Amino acid sequence: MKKTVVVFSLVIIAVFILLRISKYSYLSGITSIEMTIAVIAIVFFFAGIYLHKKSLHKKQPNTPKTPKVNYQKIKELHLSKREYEVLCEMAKGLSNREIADVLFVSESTIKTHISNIFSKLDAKRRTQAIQISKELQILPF
Amino acid sequence: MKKTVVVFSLVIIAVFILLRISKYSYLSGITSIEMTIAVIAIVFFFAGIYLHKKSLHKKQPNTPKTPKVNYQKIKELHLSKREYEVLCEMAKGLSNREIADVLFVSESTIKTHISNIFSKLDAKRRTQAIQISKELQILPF
DNA sequence: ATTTAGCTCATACTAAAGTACCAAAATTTT
DNA sequence: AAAATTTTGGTACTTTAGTATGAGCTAAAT
Repeated sequence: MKKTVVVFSLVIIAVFILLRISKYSYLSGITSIEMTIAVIAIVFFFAGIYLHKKSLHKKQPNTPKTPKVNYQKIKELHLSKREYEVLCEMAKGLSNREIADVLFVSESTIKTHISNIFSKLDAKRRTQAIQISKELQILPF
Repeated sequence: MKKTVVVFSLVIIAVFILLRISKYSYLSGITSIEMTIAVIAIVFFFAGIYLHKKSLHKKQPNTPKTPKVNYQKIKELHLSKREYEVLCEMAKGLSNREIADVLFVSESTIKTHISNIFSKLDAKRRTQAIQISKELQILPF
């Protein structure tokens, strides 16, 4: 924020200086107007680049990692809403008992869901299912 | 590359048009020179922003994902070389039997390694160990 | 030379995961 | 309303994972 103010101040000062140069050169001759305009154009061109660069340096740390979930893939795999929930909890490292507790269902239900997930993801183990999900960009982390 | 050429062409055309306007306004009055300069400044300012934005959109896909391994953390956790190998294979989704095969040791050895890994990572399950390793940025993927 | 740390492997056991098959509600779609 | 899908849950079983303990071997550090 402070740097932006400084840059804007410098730009404004540059404008005044260039306006003075333009008036001065206007008195000395007509042909120097094009030169003045060119100088102003170049200065503001790089000012635009500089300011945009600065604004990006501030936005990048705000969004360090934004993993996007490929919802299309989830549909293609015919993963139901509940199955996807179970998959996410599984990927967090929870056991069947823990998943059952956070989703308020029995452990048997979780086992059924996970078996279905495995067949749909073509996985044999939960660790493999997690790896496959990662590659398919299905998980939100 | 093609878009950059187009943009530069448009900018050059804009320069000629503005130079003509400046000459025209120069004939009509002295005060309009400041206006002309202001317009040129604004145009080139945004041109700079636009071009910089475009150049960034080309640089971003060059560096899609570069997961860096935090070797310092591995040392801090006192994970041995072999234990780290086992951890990586585990994170790939392999079973104990499969890890034993790729590392040419017995399944008992893998079980021992994994038990040690769990105590060092403070994990109770392999899925949890994978999640913790991910957060600690220990895994190379 | 002795200790230390790391790698190996085994046995015996418990716990958890996973499979197979079934079936009843609940929900959504047609 | 009927059909299809999803969600739920159970039993019985097999397999894999994980724990505990002990022990031999090697290489590096003290």
